[in-house]
Amino acid sequence: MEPVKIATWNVNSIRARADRVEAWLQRTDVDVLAIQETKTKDESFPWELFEKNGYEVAHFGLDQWNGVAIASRVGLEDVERTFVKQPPFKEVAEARAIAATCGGVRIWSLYVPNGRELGDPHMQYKLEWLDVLREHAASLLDADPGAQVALMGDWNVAPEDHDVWDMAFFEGKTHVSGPERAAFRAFLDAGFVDVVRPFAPGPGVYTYWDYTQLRFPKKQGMRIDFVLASPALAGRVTGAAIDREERKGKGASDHAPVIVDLD
DNA sequence: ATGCCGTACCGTGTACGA
Repeated sequence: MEPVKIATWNVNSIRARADRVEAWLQRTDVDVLAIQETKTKDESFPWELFEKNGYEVAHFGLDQWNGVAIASRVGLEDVERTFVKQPPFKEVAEARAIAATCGGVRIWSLYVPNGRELGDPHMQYKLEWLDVLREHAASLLDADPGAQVALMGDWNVAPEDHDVWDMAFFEGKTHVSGPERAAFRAFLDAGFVDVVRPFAPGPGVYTYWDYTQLRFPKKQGMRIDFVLASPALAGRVTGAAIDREERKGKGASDHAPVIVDLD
């Protein structure tokens, strides 16, 4: 197979970020981009932005919250909105997961629930959401151990202590709790591989920096955006990078894009 | 310089983010 470059990026509004997303696509030349937090419904999604740059795009957005998409110039087939048995929040299956087969790879663009506070109902929702997603992901490998699957997006979990700038700051907060980390680790136990960390090891390597408190220039961030690859896909990875340059300047998303190169 | 919060919404405030 020919080399393919795939990426994931929480853009924090596709409309507010349209110019930066277009410039980034042209600069990086990625083949597939999984997008999170488009913050729009289909009617206001900037379809032409992708089409004029040679990408097909599938979007799943219900309102101004959440919203996920996949843009591809290596095919976009069998689009799936929500995963099997995806748990609802307040009786709504939110726009947090979309899948498509691009160049033979089953791409999932994922925006894991935030959790809000330990003890908040949103936290239980987050854990259940991750648990059911893992069941679905594991079932794909059961059905075909050679399946090429990429679970990519904003996981809203910092799996290791050095994935946050100061563990003391996060004491009692979400993203670093035992249950969240266990829910993330279950994907690794199921055979999925964090294919970025070996190419971008910590400490001090992050994908997200809060807009407030000068977190970015102070290098106070979190690693919460991941590409988890099935074994067959992990075997094709030749490189990976977190594009922290994209976090600089006016009009940046609070998340940096994460790029993976496939052989 | 990487620079002092941002996004969407019938909205001059509120919800949400992590």
